[in-house]
Amino acid sequence: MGGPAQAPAPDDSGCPILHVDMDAFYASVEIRDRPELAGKPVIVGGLSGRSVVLSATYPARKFGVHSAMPMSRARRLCPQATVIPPRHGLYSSVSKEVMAIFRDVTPLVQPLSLDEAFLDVSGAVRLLGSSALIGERIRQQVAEQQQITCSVGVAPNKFLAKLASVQCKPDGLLVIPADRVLEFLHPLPVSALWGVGQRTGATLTRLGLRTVGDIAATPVSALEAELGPAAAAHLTALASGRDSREVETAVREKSVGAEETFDVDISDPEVIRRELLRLSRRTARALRSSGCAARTVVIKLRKADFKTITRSRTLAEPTDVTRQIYDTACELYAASGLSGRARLRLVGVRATGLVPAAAAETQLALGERIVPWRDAESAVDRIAGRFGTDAIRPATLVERAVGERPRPSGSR
DNA sequence: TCTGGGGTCCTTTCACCC
DNA sequence: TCTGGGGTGAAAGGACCC
Repeated sequence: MGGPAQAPAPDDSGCPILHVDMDAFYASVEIRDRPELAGKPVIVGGLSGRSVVLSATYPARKFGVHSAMPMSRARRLCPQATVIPPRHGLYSSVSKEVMAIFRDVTPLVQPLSLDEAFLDVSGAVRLLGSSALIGERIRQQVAEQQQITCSVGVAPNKFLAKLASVQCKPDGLLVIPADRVLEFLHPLPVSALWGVGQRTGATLTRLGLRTVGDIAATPVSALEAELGPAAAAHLTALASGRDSREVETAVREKSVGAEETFDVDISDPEVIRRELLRLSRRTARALRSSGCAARTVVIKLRKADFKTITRSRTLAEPTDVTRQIYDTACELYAASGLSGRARLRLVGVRATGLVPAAAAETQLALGERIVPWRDAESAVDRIAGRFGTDAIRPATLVERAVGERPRPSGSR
């Protein structure tokens, strides 16, 4: 006890799971450095014509601004907002410190992104008090140590904990007692359920299902016909408050990649290939830094009309080498039928089918030619680590001097 | 209004093998 | 020899999440 005076504490005895979510994370971190902006509309997002809102303070949200909204629209809705370009490195380091606060409470922490995590505090309550007290303690420490606020949901499982944190935002804490789950859950709109976005929401509306309670009262078979067996089972479980997923501390990544939207649509294959090289480098570097190699290379091409196609190829051996990823990406691009004809607004490179790099190396034991490439790229990683990622790069990625001829196309 | 970039997961289709 | 079916893995697309 001893906390601020409030209504009788809800029963959190069957609620071992916490969901902690930073409030307007990127924007809050920026305001730490510019306190004069506190309480004002602030938007974090890129400045180029095609960027979107990454984070907006609550005063900005009052004007209808929200994340993922095109910047052009956000600025129209709220012209007085201060727009700040993102500093991802900074958010990442603040995130690490916040996660460290969580791990002081329990080792069972599952980060979902830079700004949110699930915690299983069932082992900590004996030492630190009830789940809700632990949640308040975390909120207090984050505020003191990082000067930003967060919201905490306390519930019997992950799904409900997340719903709770959404409901009490910003700067709040909400317990969903185990014996009042349905009372809380059933009046909510179907869009509150994980996995219900625009498309599924429209399907459910068509079926006359508006609230979570409506879904709970619908036979699974009826949902299956419209949504498929997996989604039907998933929604039925959530709608009755069931979620058996555990808090996992070591989630293995399944793919890594990089993509980029051009400022203006591009059809020149030379420029596209140069972009593919840049993205292949980033992808390969990410693979090496996570100690993984990939079996499959995927490229993504988004046309001017926003239609997106992907093309993929599975390699004979897993790789973490830029050269191999780039060569494969170029071959896929050439075979896509879009090379040289379509105007593209985005290209992407992704590596999937990840295996530990150590396992991949043993398969290359027979003197494969790519080994020198790996050694060379590892050396480049070390230089980039010391002097920055632009300290060393392929000649094709150095801005061309006036009069210099483009690299001949099709040559490798 | 005009849509980023990082991902995960599911479904469908097809080839291939038995 | 032809046909069918199940299982599996790859490829492609799409919905969704933060």
